[in-house]
Amino acid sequence: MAYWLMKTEPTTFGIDDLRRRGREPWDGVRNYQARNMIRDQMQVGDGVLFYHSNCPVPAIVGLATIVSAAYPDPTAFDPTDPHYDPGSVPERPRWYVVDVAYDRHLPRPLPLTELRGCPELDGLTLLRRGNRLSVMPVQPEHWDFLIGRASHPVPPCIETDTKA
DNA sequence: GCCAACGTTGGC
DNA sequence: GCCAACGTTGGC
Repeated sequence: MAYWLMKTEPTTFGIDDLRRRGREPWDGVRNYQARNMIRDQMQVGDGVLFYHSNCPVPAIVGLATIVSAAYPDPTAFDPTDPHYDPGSVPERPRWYVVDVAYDRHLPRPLPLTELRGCPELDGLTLLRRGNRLSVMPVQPEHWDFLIGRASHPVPPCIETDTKA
């Protein structure tokens, strides 16, 4: 049982789209590091933090669950698909997907700016400078902390606390 | 729209 | 196998 964070642009496919559809293949990933995590490490039942990027308030907005083992990404085989890759053939697939199911929205979104102020999240890949992976691992302690924090309607202000 | 960071490509 | 050029990501 592991935890992950997945990035998505809400204008393309956001948490509300996932809720509407219930379940969705996480396709179009074209990065080898991300591919390796999808293909080699993700397991049914793993937890997913759903993150909105490239939008007015980048934030972790909800939870999802991995509901399939990895299988070849069908969009890589489709010449009409924007993610088509002629180098990936069914006999020797290059790219993989897992299916992801909607779990729930967080009680409140956790904006990136807020997360940067939390020393408890030291080491979280999302907060590392220049990180561009669309899929990344999350440590269980970070998962627990994030879920706990999202249940506080008014976040404790780290900077004020330390100054006070 | 700017720009830093990173991955990929391709010449050598 | 090195590395400069280029493209993409994504916060701001």
